[in-house]
Amino acid sequence: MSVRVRFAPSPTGFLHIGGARTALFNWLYAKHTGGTFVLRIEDTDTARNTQEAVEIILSGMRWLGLDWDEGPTSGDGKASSKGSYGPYFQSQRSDLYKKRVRELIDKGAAYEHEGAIKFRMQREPIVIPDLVVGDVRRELTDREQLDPDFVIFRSDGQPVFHFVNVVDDLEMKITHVIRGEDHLTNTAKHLALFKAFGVEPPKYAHIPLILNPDGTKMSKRDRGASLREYIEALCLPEAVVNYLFLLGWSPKGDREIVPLDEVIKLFDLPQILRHNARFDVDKLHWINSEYVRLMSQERFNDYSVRALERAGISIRSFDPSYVNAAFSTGKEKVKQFLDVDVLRTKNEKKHIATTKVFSDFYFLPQVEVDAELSKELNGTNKRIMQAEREALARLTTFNADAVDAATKKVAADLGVKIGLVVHPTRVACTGRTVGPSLYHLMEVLGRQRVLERIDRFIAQCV
RNA sequence: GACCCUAUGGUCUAGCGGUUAGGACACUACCCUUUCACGGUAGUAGCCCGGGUUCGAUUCCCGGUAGGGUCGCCA
Repeated sequence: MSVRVRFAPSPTGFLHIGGARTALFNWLYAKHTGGTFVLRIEDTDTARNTQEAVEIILSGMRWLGLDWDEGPTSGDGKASSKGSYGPYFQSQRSDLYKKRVRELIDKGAAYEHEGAIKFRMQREPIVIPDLVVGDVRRELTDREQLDPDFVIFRSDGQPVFHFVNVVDDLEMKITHVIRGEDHLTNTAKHLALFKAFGVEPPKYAHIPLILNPDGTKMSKRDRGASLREYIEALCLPEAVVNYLFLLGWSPKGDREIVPLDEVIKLFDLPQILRHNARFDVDKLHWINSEYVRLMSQERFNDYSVRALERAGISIRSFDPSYVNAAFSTGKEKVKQFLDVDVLRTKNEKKHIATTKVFSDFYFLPQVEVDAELSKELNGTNKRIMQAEREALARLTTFNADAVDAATKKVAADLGVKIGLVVHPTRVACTGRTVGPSLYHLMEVLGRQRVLERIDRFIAQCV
């Protein structure tokens, strides 16, 4: 029988990073086995359901590149969906649930209690066979000893999660349930439900959770808990995917950056780790930078433009070849496109290499030299910078090699270390002490801009 | 309170009775470079604790501890 897996999120208005990984693992398993990946919207809690909330899930999945074989095609429940086991919105399956609860009542497996319908849960321990954890023998908790039965239909006529989840997995012929470990102990209820329906349950694989860097549970309010934050931070989706599959699973062989098609071949359920993992933004930076280096210059430019626009810098008035040359000088160095809160490292002193740092000065009419920086770079710099300026002005060809040679000659003629020329020149041109290769950056800026900026710098020197 | 899962450097992990416990991120030096980054070299740092089993435990078993999860007319 062919594998059918599903991702069944509740439309709460955001997609949890852990949920994204659950979706990814389901998707990987479907691809690995040549099975079917179903997307089902668990929107029984009608109070907080909106089309927008569903749309957030769908767009997040698309951003990650996790296509589904069956499920909704838009957040609009009335729009068409793909697959023959629909509808894929639980809010549209109420007739089915009513029929199924009737079945249980008729069998004597469920009964009415204070307006609600309760399931007659077995009183003995249940063994939960799990593909990741192994067989788990679940004893009743003290509260369950008192009353093991649980509500499957609320008194307001709405079915509850445990019930709809099981009915849908059953009706949609799901063969493998891959979900967060937070559902592990509740699986006893689900198993009992399947048994009551007289149906063979699916196989279960409970995957570990993603924790905050400090090891606490990553809840909705925590920084970095929502996939949307990484999307808006202009992280590369392939980097996020790569980071995510490395959490709780390993391709072995001391490899970290692995193409997805290879991950699909290697991925399987039994090798999934059993312990929770903490989210480490530094590792994400590194993986992102690896993919930045792999991406095409064209796509890099596109991301860079978006990042600069976010900083209020427009490249619209610049020549495309200038823009391309400018961004090219940062391609190998940029780690992230934006320096935003969600990407901030624990190490406050350290800054991450962003597009802004490596390219904003190309598109600003002039750069502001930080007061602290000019304080450090005053005094003798004036004389050195005047010499550098004259040398640059004399060049017949203004390119990186020529600038390189000229600058070295200036240092030699003045009898100073090259750094004394280079540092202030960089600050004059970019306003910073870090950035792309100086000579290349100057070539791209062009003689006119360079001389203007040096003049302005000299004027500021005491 | 009860029940369940888990435990290799700061973090992610490889390991599956005998290893100098491997890799990556981060960190620290040094090299390269005009700086940052990249690259290269070196380094700091680990099997939670206590009992067993065994000739021998990071690896198997038990207990403890710690972390996480669950016990809802939330999902």
